Amino acid sequence: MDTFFNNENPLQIRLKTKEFYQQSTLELAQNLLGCLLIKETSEGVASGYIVETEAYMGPEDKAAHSFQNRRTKRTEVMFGEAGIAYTYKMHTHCLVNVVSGEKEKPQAILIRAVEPFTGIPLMKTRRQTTELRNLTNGPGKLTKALGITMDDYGSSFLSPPLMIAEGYIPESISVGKRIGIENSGEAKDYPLRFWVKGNAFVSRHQREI
DNA sequence: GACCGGATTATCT
DNA sequence: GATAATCCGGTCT
Repeated sequence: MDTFFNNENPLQIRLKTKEFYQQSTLELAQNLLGCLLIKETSEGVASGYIVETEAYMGPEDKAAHSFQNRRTKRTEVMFGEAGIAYTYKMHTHCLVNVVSGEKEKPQAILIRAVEPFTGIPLMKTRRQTTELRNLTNGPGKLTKALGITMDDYGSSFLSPPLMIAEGYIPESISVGKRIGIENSGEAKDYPLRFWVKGNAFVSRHQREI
């Protein structure tokens, strides 16, 4: 058991170990649901339960940055070991993925939404809103709320400042198409989006498949 | 629904 | 060096 301090409140957590990240990308995308995503900064600690993920399957997945093994400075960490953070910028926003798959298999899981847990006042300040539901219900929103930036590129989730810990086991998981990849041919219909059924912090409502 | 900001990259010239 | 495209969010209609 590790202890991290969020101002006055000690946060007791059990970090996920290296072995957790070595399961298949499809399993990991579902097993990340309910886990706690934590970020420590000089401003304090903020954390939330992961409630929505998307799997990006690498060379064969036209929607993935690593499609056809495209290997650049940006995609490089995806070719490394599982359990590392792949952050990238899209327009004005930073998005965070969990690298998965074996070495040289550039797969990753996008964290699309979390449910706020600790550090909620800090998240409200960062997001400039007091509406709880609007703090972390999208991939760009949660990085801003938790303070995840391009500085976290290549950082391991096994140790501070960016961590994933045990949370809860979701009662039921829903499956659907991924979001925002309309120009990715047949890949746009792959059932690679997973969310905690009925959770209010999921980014968009969508039919299950 | 549409528009646009604006970082980053790939693909041109 | 220019341009188009992008795993998005805020704002408008």
